[in-house]
Amino acid sequence: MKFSASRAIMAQKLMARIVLKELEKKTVLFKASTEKAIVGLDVAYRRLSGTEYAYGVALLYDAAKKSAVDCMVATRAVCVPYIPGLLAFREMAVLGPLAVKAIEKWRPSVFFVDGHGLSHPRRIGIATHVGFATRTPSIGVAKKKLVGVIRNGYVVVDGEPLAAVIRTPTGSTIYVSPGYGVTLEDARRTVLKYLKHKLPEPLRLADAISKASKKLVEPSRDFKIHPCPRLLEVGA
DNA sequence: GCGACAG
DNA sequence: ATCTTGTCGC
Repeated sequence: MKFSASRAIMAQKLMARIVLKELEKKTVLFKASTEKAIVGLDVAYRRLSGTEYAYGVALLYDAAKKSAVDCMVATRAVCVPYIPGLLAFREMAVLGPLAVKAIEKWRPSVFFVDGHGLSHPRRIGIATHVGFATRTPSIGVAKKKLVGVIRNGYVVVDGEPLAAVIRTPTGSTIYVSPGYGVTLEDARRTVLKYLKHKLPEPLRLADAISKASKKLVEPSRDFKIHPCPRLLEVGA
Protein backbone atom coordinates (compact mmCIF):
# COMPACT_ATOMS: atom_id res chain seq x y z
CA MET A 1 0.00 0.00 0.00
CA LYS A 2 1.19 3.50 -0.83
CA PHE A 3 2.24 5.77 2.01
CA SER A 4 -0.44 8.22 3.10
CA ALA A 5 0.78 11.30 4.95
CA SER A 6 -2.69 12.16 6.24
CA ARG A 7 -3.19 8.68 7.69
CA ALA A 8 0.26 8.81 9.27
CA ILE A 9 -0.67 12.09 10.95
CA MET A 10 -3.93 10.57 12.23
CA ALA A 11 -1.94 7.67 13.68
CA GLN A 12 0.43 10.05 15.46
CA LYS A 13 -2.45 11.97 16.99
CA LEU A 14 -3.90 8.75 18.38
CA MET A 15 -0.51 7.73 19.77
CA ALA A 16 0.00 11.19 21.25
CA ARG A 17 -3.23 10.90 23.27
CA ILE A 18 -1.91 7.78 24.97
CA VAL A 19 1.71 8.81 25.38
CA LEU A 20 0.97 12.31 26.67
CA LYS A 21 -1.60 10.99 29.12
CA GLU A 22 0.99 8.59 30.56
CA LEU A 23 3.51 11.41 30.72
CA GLU A 24 1.06 13.55 32.73
CA LYS A 25 0.44 10.69 35.14
CA LYS A 26 4.22 10.68 35.54
CA THR A 27 4.46 7.10 34.38
CA VAL A 28 8.25 7.08 34.42
CA LEU A 29 10.03 3.91 33.39
CA PHE A 30 13.56 5.23 33.57
CA LYS A 31 15.53 7.53 35.88
CA ALA A 32 18.92 9.04 35.18
CA SER A 33 21.94 7.16 36.57
CA THR A 34 20.12 3.81 36.69
CA GLU A 35 21.25 2.79 33.21
CA LYS A 36 23.25 -0.40 32.80
CA ALA A 37 23.02 -0.93 29.06
CA ILE A 38 22.23 1.76 26.50
CA VAL A 39 21.36 0.98 22.91
CA GLY A 40 22.10 3.64 20.29
CA LEU A 41 19.90 3.51 17.18
CA ASP A 42 20.79 5.13 13.86
CA VAL A 43 19.96 4.73 10.16
CA ALA A 44 21.98 5.46 7.02
CA TYR A 45 20.79 5.27 3.42
CA ARG A 46 22.28 4.04 0.16
CA ARG A 47 20.98 4.20 -3.42
CA LEU A 48 21.75 1.08 -5.46
CA SER A 49 20.49 0.63 -9.03
CA GLY A 50 17.27 2.54 -8.61
CA THR A 51 16.46 1.19 -5.16
CA GLU A 52 17.07 2.96 -1.88
CA TYR A 53 18.19 0.83 1.05
CA ALA A 54 18.19 1.61 4.75
CA TYR A 55 21.04 0.45 7.00
CA GLY A 56 19.87 0.34 10.58
CA VAL A 57 22.34 -0.03 13.42
CA ALA A 58 21.74 -0.97 17.04
CA LEU A 59 24.83 -0.50 19.18
CA LEU A 60 25.06 -1.85 22.72
CA TYR A 61 26.97 0.44 25.06
CA ASP A 62 27.98 -0.71 28.53
CA ALA A 63 27.53 2.12 31.04
CA ALA A 64 29.96 0.63 33.57
CA LYS A 65 32.70 -0.22 31.08
CA LYS A 66 32.07 3.03 29.20
CA SER A 67 32.47 1.29 25.86
CA ALA A 68 30.60 -0.40 23.04
CA VAL A 69 30.33 -4.15 23.56
CA ASP A 70 28.18 -5.38 20.66
CA CYS A 71 26.21 -4.25 17.65
CA MET A 72 23.78 -5.36 14.94
CA VAL A 73 23.30 -4.15 11.39
CA ALA A 74 20.02 -4.59 9.54
CA THR A 75 19.04 -3.65 5.99
CA ARG A 76 15.90 -3.44 3.88
CA ALA A 77 14.58 -1.44 0.92
CA VAL A 78 12.83 1.73 2.06
CA CYS A 79 9.26 2.32 0.96
CA VAL A 80 8.35 5.61 2.64
CA PRO A 81 9.47 9.11 1.56
CA TYR A 82 11.07 11.55 3.95
CA ILE A 83 8.57 14.16 5.14
CA PRO A 84 9.43 16.49 8.04
CA GLY A 85 7.34 15.39 11.01
CA LEU A 86 6.82 11.92 9.57
CA LEU A 87 10.40 10.69 9.70
CA ALA A 88 9.40 7.89 12.06
CA PHE A 89 7.36 6.09 9.40
CA ARG A 90 10.39 5.98 7.12
CA GLU A 91 12.89 4.79 9.73
CA MET A 92 10.68 2.47 11.78
CA ALA A 93 10.56 -0.02 8.91
CA VAL A 94 14.09 -0.98 9.83
CA LEU A 95 14.38 0.35 13.39
CA GLY A 96 11.18 -1.31 14.61
CA PRO A 97 12.22 -4.94 14.03
CA LEU A 98 15.80 -4.10 15.00
CA ALA A 99 14.75 -2.53 18.30
CA VAL A 100 12.66 -5.59 19.14
CA LYS A 101 15.66 -7.83 18.47
CA ALA A 102 17.86 -5.57 20.58
CA ILE A 103 15.49 -5.90 23.53
CA GLU A 104 15.36 -9.69 23.31
CA LYS A 105 19.12 -9.94 22.99
CA TRP A 106 20.38 -7.23 25.34
CA ARG A 107 17.58 -6.09 27.66
CA PRO A 108 18.69 -2.41 27.49
CA SER A 109 17.79 0.19 30.14
CA VAL A 110 17.14 2.85 27.52
CA PHE A 111 17.36 3.65 23.81
CA PHE A 112 19.16 6.70 22.43
CA VAL A 113 17.59 7.56 19.07
CA ASP A 114 18.82 10.01 16.42
CA GLY A 115 15.99 12.50 15.96
CA HIS A 116 13.41 14.23 18.15
CA GLY A 117 11.03 12.78 20.70
CA LEU A 118 8.70 15.24 22.46
CA SER A 119 9.98 18.25 20.50
CA HIS A 120 7.85 17.36 17.49
CA PRO A 121 4.76 19.00 15.87
CA ARG A 122 2.49 16.36 17.46
CA ARG A 123 4.85 15.45 20.34
CA ILE A 124 5.50 12.09 18.65
CA GLY A 125 8.96 12.04 17.08
CA ILE A 126 10.95 8.97 15.99
CA ALA A 127 12.31 8.45 19.49
CA THR A 128 8.77 8.27 20.85
CA HIS A 129 7.69 5.81 18.15
CA VAL A 130 10.57 3.48 19.07
CA GLY A 131 9.87 3.64 22.80
CA PHE A 132 6.11 3.38 22.52
CA ALA A 133 6.24 0.47 20.08
CA THR A 134 8.59 -1.50 22.34
CA ARG A 135 7.38 -0.18 25.70
CA THR A 136 11.00 0.65 26.49
CA PRO A 137 12.41 3.98 27.73
CA SER A 138 13.82 6.13 24.93
CA ILE A 139 15.51 9.50 24.48
CA GLY A 140 15.64 11.59 21.32
CA VAL A 141 18.83 13.37 20.27
CA ALA A 142 18.52 15.67 17.24
CA LYS A 143 21.11 17.83 15.50
CA LYS A 144 18.57 20.36 14.22
CA LYS A 145 15.53 22.04 15.75
CA LEU A 146 12.18 20.99 14.31
CA VAL A 147 9.69 23.08 16.28
CA GLY A 148 9.53 25.86 18.88
CA VAL A 149 11.76 28.69 19.98
CA ILE A 150 14.82 28.59 22.21
CA ARG A 151 14.42 30.13 25.68
CA ASN A 152 16.86 29.69 28.57
CA GLY A 153 18.43 26.55 27.17
CA TYR A 154 15.22 24.81 26.19
CA VAL A 155 13.09 24.40 23.08
CA VAL A 156 9.76 25.89 24.09
CA VAL A 157 6.30 25.62 22.49
CA ASP A 158 3.34 27.43 24.04
CA GLY A 159 5.41 28.08 27.14
CA GLU A 160 6.16 24.40 27.60
CA PRO A 161 9.77 23.14 27.49
CA LEU A 162 9.98 20.17 25.12
CA ALA A 163 13.72 19.68 24.65
CA ALA A 164 16.99 20.67 26.27
CA VAL A 165 19.35 22.65 24.06
CA ILE A 166 22.90 21.46 24.65
CA ARG A 167 26.18 22.88 23.42
CA THR A 168 28.49 19.94 22.69
CA PRO A 169 32.23 19.74 23.40
CA THR A 170 32.85 20.19 19.68
CA GLY A 171 30.91 23.45 19.57
CA SER A 172 27.76 22.26 17.83
CA THR A 173 24.25 22.22 19.28
CA ILE A 174 22.00 19.22 19.92
CA TYR A 175 18.38 18.98 21.07
CA VAL A 176 17.56 16.34 23.66
CA SER A 177 13.94 15.40 24.30
CA PRO A 178 11.98 12.64 26.06
CA GLY A 179 11.07 9.74 23.82
CA TYR A 180 9.06 7.42 26.04
CA GLY A 181 8.93 6.78 29.78
CA VAL A 182 11.54 9.44 30.60
CA THR A 183 11.24 13.01 31.88
CA LEU A 184 12.93 15.93 30.13
CA GLU A 185 15.40 16.44 32.98
CA ASP A 186 16.35 12.78 33.17
CA ALA A 187 16.80 12.72 29.39
CA ARG A 188 19.09 15.75 29.57
CA ARG A 189 21.14 14.44 32.50
CA THR A 190 21.57 11.01 30.92
CA VAL A 191 22.75 12.30 27.55
CA LEU A 192 25.18 14.71 29.21
CA LYS A 193 26.91 11.78 30.93
CA TYR A 194 27.88 10.29 27.56
CA LEU A 195 28.57 13.47 25.63
CA LYS A 196 32.24 13.58 24.64
CA HIS A 197 31.98 14.72 21.04
CA LYS A 198 29.18 15.91 18.75
CA LEU A 199 26.81 13.11 19.79
CA PRO A 200 26.55 10.99 22.95
CA GLU A 201 28.84 7.95 22.61
CA PRO A 202 26.18 5.29 21.91
CA LEU A 203 24.90 7.38 18.99
CA ARG A 204 28.27 8.59 17.73
CA LEU A 205 29.43 4.98 17.41
CA ALA A 206 26.16 3.76 15.88
CA ASP A 207 26.42 6.58 13.34
CA ALA A 208 29.99 5.68 12.39
CA ILE A 209 29.10 2.01 11.97
CA SER A 210 25.98 2.67 9.90
CA LYS A 211 27.98 4.78 7.47
CA ALA A 212 30.83 2.28 7.25
CA SER A 213 28.38 -0.60 6.78
CA LYS A 214 27.18 0.85 3.50
CA LYS A 215 30.33 -0.34 1.78
CA LEU A 216 30.86 -3.51 3.78
CA VAL A 217 27.38 -5.03 3.85
CA GLU A 218 25.27 -6.12 0.86
CA PRO A 219 21.74 -4.81 1.43
CA SER A 220 18.68 -7.08 1.16
CA ARG A 221 15.21 -6.33 -0.21
CA ASP A 222 13.40 -7.54 2.91
CA PHE A 223 14.40 -6.90 6.51
CA LYS A 224 17.48 -8.85 7.44
CA ILE A 225 20.01 -8.74 10.25
CA HIS A 226 23.58 -9.21 9.07
CA PRO A 227 26.68 -10.46 10.85
CA CYS A 228 28.06 -7.42 12.64
CA PRO A 229 31.16 -6.07 10.88
CA ARG A 230 34.23 -5.98 13.11
CA LEU A 231 34.05 -2.23 13.37
CA LEU A 232 33.98 -1.62 17.07
CA GLU A 233 37.43 -0.17 16.48
CA VAL A 234 35.74 2.92 15.05
CA GLY A 235 36.58 4.92 18.13
CA ALA A 236 35.24 2.46 20.70
C1' DG B 1 2.34 34.38 -0.71
C1' DC B 2 6.62 33.55 2.41
C1' DG B 3 9.53 30.97 5.32
C1' DA B 4 10.49 26.55 7.88
C1' DC B 5 11.19 21.99 7.40
C1' DA B 6 14.41 15.79 12.47
C1' DG B 7 16.94 12.13 9.00
C1' DA C 1 20.04 11.53 4.96
C1' DT C 2 22.85 11.45 0.24
C1' DC C 3 25.57 13.22 -3.96
C1' DT C 4 30.91 14.83 -3.96
C1' DT C 5 37.32 17.10 -4.24
C1' DG C 6 39.89 19.47 -2.45
C1' DT C 7 41.10 22.28 1.14
C1' DC C 8 41.62 25.33 5.44
C1' DG C 9 42.51 24.70 10.32
C1' DC C 10 43.10 22.72 15.21
